[in-house]
Amino acid sequence: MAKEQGITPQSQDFSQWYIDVIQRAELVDYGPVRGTMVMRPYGYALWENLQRELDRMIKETGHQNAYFPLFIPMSFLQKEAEHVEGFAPELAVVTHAGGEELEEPLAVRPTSETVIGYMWSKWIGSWRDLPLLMNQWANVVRWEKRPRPFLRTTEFLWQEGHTAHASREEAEEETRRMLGVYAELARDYAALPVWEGMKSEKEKFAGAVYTTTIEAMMRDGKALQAGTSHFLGQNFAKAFDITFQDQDLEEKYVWTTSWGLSTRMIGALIMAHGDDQGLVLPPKLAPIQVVIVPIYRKKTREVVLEAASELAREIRAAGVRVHLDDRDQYSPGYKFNDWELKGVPLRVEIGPRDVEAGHAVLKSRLGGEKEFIGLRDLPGILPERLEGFHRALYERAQAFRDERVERVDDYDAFKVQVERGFAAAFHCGDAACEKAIQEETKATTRLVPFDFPAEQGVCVRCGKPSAYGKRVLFAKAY
RNA sequence: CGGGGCGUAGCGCAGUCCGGAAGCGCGCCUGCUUUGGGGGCAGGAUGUCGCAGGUUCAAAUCCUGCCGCCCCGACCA
Repeated sequence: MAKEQGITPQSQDFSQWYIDVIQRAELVDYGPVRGTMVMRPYGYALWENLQRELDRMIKETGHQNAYFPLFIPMSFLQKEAEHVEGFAPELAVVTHAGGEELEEPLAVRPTSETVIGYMWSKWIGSWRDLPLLMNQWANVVRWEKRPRPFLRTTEFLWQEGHTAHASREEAEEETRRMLGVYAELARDYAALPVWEGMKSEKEKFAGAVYTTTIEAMMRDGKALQAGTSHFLGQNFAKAFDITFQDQDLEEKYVWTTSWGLSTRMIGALIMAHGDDQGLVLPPKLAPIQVVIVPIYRKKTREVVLEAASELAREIRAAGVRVHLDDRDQYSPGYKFNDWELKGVPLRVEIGPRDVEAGHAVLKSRLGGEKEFIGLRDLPGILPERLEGFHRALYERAQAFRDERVERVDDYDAFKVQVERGFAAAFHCGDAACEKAIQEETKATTRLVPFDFPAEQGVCVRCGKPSAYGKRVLFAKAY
């Protein structure tokens, strides 16, 4: 009864639950340098699945992958005033290399707008070169004060899309299109309902005209920004002199966008779906969708393992990621707990009695009764069961989210609400007022949702007229 | 960067106050037994007590300095 292996319950300490679960499930371990993490094979497989789907979606929307260098001359970052101001405090800078001090220090990229802008100024000359639609999968480094695995690591993996367009309208459409791709990824693959909307001036990307975001709710009621898409206007075009000659013979600056989604998304789905037993992984991203736990004694070992192997082959042939846990040294009970901790959506148990009867036991990570399913039918029904699992997971997350969003018009009610979830309130749009709200309540504006209805009102804190023509979502955020 | 905590076996920790043989649980290895919700018994392996210096007959323990990590906060496209 080695029950001390248990993880901290969410209700007791959500933060500790998160740390426990990601380590015990072998997703990650801490690296030797502060704020770094090692993605272990199970965690990396999750990222690879997410990456595969997103990469496909990015290509389907017309973008091509490329790769730009890790090192960026310091002077590049200084060319866009707002950009350098935003990123300077968190830069890692190389001052020595090849045994010598460098003439010009090199920044390890915190994001690649600058180096891409530099290259594009060379590549873009004509309106025929536009739109230029690129993406890169890369690691970036941001020396944040307070790292947390997946949510804010010193080095992280992401994709960053960068596009250049001949017109403002086209660039704005692109900004919005890619945010939609992120929302789709969250919804259809991570089973994560998200709000899409606009960041406030205070929360936008350093160097952007405006930033759009998808925002998700974690099981402690806090918000997590799961992906962002920025309309950069001509800010970087002007800083890096990215111009083209248009059909009207005029020399013009391009309009650019950038958009990114990182390993933070993994943190989001862990904190949105997990429970006190451990992870609950969305089937479309789960490294293992179905685990088979064979149950046998010495005398029945061979016959059970043979039937289980055959079953695994057939399930694999049905296009399902299946794993047969044939580890001899662990009891079935241990394995049940182990795979629940690791968030595998469906479990199949097969023992001597089942082999005899020609069926197996099916159990969902979301609970419910054990079912007996004929061995011949099982491979065929698993894909639809996984679909059903996805839907149930999404609906559960949505129900949780809906229950924790309230419209509030009173500052006292506001303070209460942001302790348990999101507050939909009016705001004056003034950055100083926004800052005061953060200091007084720890909550920040998360976004102005696109799909909130037009509505007039006064700022929940200062009483001045609303700046957005609709309500804004406030929450405490990771 | 401010506040707090911790560095002792792979992991979690006790031992430090009051100096005197380096321990416990889990894990790991071997064997037997068990296996339908984290089995049992027996045997076994594993240490730069964060680092450096000092005091002492003797230091995980006392003194000085340094380093690292974690948590809370400020910060965080």
